[in-house]
Amino acid sequence: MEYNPRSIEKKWQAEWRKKKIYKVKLDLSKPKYYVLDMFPYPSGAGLHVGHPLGYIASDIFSRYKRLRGFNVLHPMGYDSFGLPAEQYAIQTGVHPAISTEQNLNRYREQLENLAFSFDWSREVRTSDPEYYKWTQWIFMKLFEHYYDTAADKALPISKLERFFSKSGNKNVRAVCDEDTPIFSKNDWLAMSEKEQQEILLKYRLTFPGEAWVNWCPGLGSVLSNDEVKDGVSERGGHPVERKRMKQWNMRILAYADRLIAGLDDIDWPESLKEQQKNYIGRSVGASVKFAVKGHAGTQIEVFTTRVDTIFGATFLVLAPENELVAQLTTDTQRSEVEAYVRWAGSRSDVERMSEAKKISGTFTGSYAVNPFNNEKIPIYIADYVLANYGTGAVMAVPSGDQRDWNFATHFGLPIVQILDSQQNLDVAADPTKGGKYVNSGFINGMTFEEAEPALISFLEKKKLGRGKVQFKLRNAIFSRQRYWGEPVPAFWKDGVPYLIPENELPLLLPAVDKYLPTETGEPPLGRAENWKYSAPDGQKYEYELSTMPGWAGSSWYWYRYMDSKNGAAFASKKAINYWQDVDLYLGGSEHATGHLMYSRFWNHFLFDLGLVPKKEYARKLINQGMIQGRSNFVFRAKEKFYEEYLKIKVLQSFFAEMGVIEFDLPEFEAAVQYDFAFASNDLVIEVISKKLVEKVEIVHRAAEADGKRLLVLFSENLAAKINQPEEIAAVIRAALNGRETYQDNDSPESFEQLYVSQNLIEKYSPDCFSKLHVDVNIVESDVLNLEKANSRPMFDRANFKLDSDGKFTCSWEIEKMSKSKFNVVNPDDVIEQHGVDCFRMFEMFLGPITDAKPWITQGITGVSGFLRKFWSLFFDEKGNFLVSERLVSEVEPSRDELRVLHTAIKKVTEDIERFSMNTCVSHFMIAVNDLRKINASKRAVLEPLVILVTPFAPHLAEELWQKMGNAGTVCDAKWPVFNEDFLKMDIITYPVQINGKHRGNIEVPTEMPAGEVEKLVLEQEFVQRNLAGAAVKKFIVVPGRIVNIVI
RNA sequence: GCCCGGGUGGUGAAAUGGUAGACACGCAGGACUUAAAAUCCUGUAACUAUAAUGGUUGUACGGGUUCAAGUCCCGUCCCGGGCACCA
Repeated sequence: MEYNPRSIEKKWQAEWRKKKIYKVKLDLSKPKYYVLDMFPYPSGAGLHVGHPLGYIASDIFSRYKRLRGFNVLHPMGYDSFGLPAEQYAIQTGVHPAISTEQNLNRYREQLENLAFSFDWSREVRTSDPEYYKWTQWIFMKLFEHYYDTAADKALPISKLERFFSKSGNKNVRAVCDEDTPIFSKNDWLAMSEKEQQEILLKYRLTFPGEAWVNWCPGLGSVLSNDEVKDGVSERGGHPVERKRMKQWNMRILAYADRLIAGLDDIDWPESLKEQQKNYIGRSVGASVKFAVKGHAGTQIEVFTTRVDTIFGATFLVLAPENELVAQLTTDTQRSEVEAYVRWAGSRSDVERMSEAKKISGTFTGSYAVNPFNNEKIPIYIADYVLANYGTGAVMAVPSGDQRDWNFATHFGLPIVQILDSQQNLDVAADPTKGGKYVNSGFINGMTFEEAEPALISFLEKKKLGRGKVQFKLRNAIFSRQRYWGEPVPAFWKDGVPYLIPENELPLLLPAVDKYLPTETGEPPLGRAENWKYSAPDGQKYEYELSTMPGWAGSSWYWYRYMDSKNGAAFASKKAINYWQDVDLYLGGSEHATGHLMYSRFWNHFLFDLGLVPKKEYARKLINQGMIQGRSNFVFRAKEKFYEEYLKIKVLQSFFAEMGVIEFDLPEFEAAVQYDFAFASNDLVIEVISKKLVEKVEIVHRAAEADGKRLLVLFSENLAAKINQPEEIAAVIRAALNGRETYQDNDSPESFEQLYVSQNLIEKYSPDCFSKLHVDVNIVESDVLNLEKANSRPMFDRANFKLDSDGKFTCSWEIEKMSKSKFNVVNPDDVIEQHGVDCFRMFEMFLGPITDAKPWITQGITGVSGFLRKFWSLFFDEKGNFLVSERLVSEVEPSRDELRVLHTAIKKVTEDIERFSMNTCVSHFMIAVNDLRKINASKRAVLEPLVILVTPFAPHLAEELWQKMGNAGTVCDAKWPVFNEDFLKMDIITYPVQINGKHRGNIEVPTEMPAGEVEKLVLEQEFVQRNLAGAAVKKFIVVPGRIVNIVI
């Protein structure tokens, strides 16, 4: 009988659905295991080939754990609130719920086809009111709590109120806004309700407040830091500016230390932990207050990690946005300062970044006083000081800090040596802390260890400062001025927010006529008719008009899967107590500082409230690598630049005009979005780093030799570079006139360019390129040092060949691969041709799941062939099923057969446990090859093997399982037990080394003692020959391993 | 610049300090076939030698530890990722 994967797969998928075999129940008799995949945003493009990689690995693990007797929770759902659906709604008027539903159904279909063992009855959707009810509920809990630093946990606000009315806030140890006033019991009692509420907002874990935000006019909304990349929005690529706005905030800073400490308890990739630590950016130092000459009562507070260098502080620098700037500017400096502030404010983040090394700033005219030596030091403003870190002001120590040194050198400010170990202050700053202090008042002669505490206690005594811990992390902005998100369950009364009653949840998203801001600039919810809270007192109050950000719904969803239908709680206590936490979490590393930080934060909070049992919700996390498209000549588009819809269209027409590729838009979009590669008969290559510049030129030469055109796209920060077609045209003209092609210097800008060959320029008008908004350069062929380039490994990898006459050509494989229009291989085609089981195994076989890898289906025949061989083990040449009760089941398997089986059991079990799915597939192949050689067809060998392969190829396994006459599904079979005895060999082959060099092998009985092995080895002819009479200094036998003779 | 992770055949990759390159792709040769596809068999790190259980070199580069190093240590180069004026 022939192996026909598609018919088997369809049959079993229907059967499994019918029997609901993936339905999970709370079963106290079994140990639990929770495998979670990061749920997808259901985009219009559907699942791409990269998604399944993680899902397959987690599915294999889930099925494996199930076979090992665990009660496995392996759910799936959708992060279904989000911008694309809303943008689509703006364009088409279709309600986001409708388009989302459509996308979601498509996802469901694709996911089901891949035979994942998800329990769909537990599916969650963040945009479902029954779900976001609980997102809103958690929001309310955050509003109702503050962070108590004494208890080191969140406590109810009511407790704080009681405290205030008893003794004011002087002795309260709680996390609050910096500007919180100190008040007494009587002050508190004398406050109006509004005033009291305003005070409480300074403590609540979520609160509206003024903050510097990333405002994106293109999207009409604020964005979090991780939604902004290189000064433009991650989605859409619109420019983003800094703006001070009133926004809801999450006081994540209260948890900063715990978020760092918690990392020690979880098995997450080191690089990801490192990223989170960096993002939180904890630094320990001191804050120091400087008095200002002529401004009694005004103090400038600075934060420094090097208070020991304070005697070397020769000036202060404020951020241009610092509130004190206006006050401190003297009349003579006013026009200059104002001009500078205006200039600094007008610069986009992109500009700031690209000109980061340029020194700029101006003197305010005022002077501060160094509290340690009472010296008068000038106060400058400069944009190298950030407004939103620390206090937006620094004490500048040019001898110890390179940035201060640069500034001092530029403006001719003094540089004072403060440590006797410091060197070459004329050349650069020396930030080391060795040696003893000089020119440093009372710390002269001390070391760093002695000086620092002395200085801090001095500051504390004089009330001029204190030790302080500062974070890079900001409180998270929690509002978006958008429609398609969770409404904030709060209303405004007398200028302060109040929560709606809990029993009115969910606060449903109201209908609106358009998904755009109102004419007065309010968020879309401002369009909803009669959208007001009706208070018990008969009054109506405005609801909050902004909605929650994308990360709200994903910050707790793993609990909902535990008990997804619960109407009385986000999940029942019983369910949470049983499932506890996520044992294994799989997802992309791109969520390192977004979702994975916020969700940890919310989990710590829920833990404080006693609602969940673990501080950290995911014990082990694995980042699956991205699957990329690849070919040797590729055009690999970068999301950042091309994602924007319009630009895609421009590119489309651009390519069409050039006749490079014919394609339709959805395919192109999908390719671009997922970093797929495609190649054409023309040569297109992306340049991503400086080193590849050489390669480009090699390709260029090769291309010219072949009479082909070369197009190279540089894709970083392209959009912002040149916007005017005239400018582009000018650049092209300049290039044509023989301008230098590229500068191999440190300037990053030199890579953000489009390189095109001369004949391409000649063929197509410069306007054609101007649509791309990039620099254009002509590649000169003779710049290249061929020999040097040839020696580079990256050159070898690219498969370029150097002819004997010194001409470069492309190797044949490249041409062959370019036959198809795209290198994008649709997974559906693969499945249609080879089956789901093959697709699953092949994706695993590509390499370690954590590695990023290109999607090349060339090797799939290996896996496909393996499955057929596996299948054929069960049949004879005539197609009769061999493994049945009647035929061979009673025959005892041979030692060889058992050895093959148990080797496989051992290897596969070990490798699944360490997530080495690629080597599992190898072990299966070895086992099947070996069994074929010995014509094995005994039930006692093949049946356990079917169970082993079940997590990888469930359909195949189920079919064979049934054919063998088993009742029930193979998914509930028992994982075979490894027995060491079957691996024992009577004879063992020792490799024999002489001085570490392998000289031959010797077969000896396994049980032979080392002494006898030695004797036997020395008798061997090849040993004697190699010893050549030399005396044996040492004889090493590593039992079961190796023999080494030292002479 | 700083912090992580890497560098092994033509390719994807294996390798608790113990015969480097398992497994697979590709390629070459062969069998079957009118032919092709499919399938099966053999070979496949490089150089060298073919009478061998042949010899030499080889895991980015240079050193070191060890009986033994892809693996551990020190230094260098390169690639990838993250952060990037964080005081």
